[in-house]
Amino acid sequence: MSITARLLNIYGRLLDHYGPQGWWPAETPFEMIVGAILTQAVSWANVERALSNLKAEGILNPEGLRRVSEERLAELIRPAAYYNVKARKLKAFAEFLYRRYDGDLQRLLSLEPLPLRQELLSIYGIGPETADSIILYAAGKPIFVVDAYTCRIVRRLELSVGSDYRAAQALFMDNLPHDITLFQEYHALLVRLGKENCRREPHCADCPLAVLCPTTQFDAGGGMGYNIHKDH
DNA sequence: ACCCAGGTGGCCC
DNA sequence: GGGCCACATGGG
Repeated sequence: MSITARLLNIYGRLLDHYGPQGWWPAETPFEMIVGAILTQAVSWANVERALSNLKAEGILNPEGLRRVSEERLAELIRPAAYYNVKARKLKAFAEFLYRRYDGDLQRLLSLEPLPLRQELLSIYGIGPETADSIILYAAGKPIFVVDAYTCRIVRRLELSVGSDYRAAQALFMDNLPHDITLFQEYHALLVRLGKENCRREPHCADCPLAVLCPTTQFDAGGGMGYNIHKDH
């Protein structure tokens, strides 16, 4: 079975099991970007409170973020954790947007994927995953987003030699059609899989990928099934 | 009282 | 260029 067929097989199983996820949950590209920064290493439920606070304050837009003080911003996003560094990150993005694009988000997002990625990575607080998320979900351009779940799944299913960010991204992008909806749904489904299965007991009782895990029979611990997300 | 969330930047070697 | 660490709230 080719890599492409395996990746599509996995996608089909996840889609059948969970259904379309409809990511990213945001009303505007700007809200998507703010949410992407706020959700770094934090559960989405916490991010929603912070976003709600920003909306209520009327500053969930480039001009609002530019004008609010970093201290006030930190208070508003407190539920999203790491609020001091994240306030700095949000201010850094807003300042970047005005300094380089006159506050025009669409102009930034209209860059080609690679130049856009370079621009985003130059901003304080935007690393590979956040940059790729913005490209895929805010700019709507085909780049594959990799997160911790994705790396673990690639590793557990032995889908490629390496399982770091670059290897995982290359795996999907070199072996799948560059289709926006496919990439958007695939990443969302991998996250959904991770959320549902990562630490629940019993491991993988209903994991839609259990049958694909090559090392199931070697799993020590007495036959409670196998969790592809659990590292040894 | 733990453990961990849809990471990133700063150090250190 | 990889391996730690700080950052910090809320839910299980």
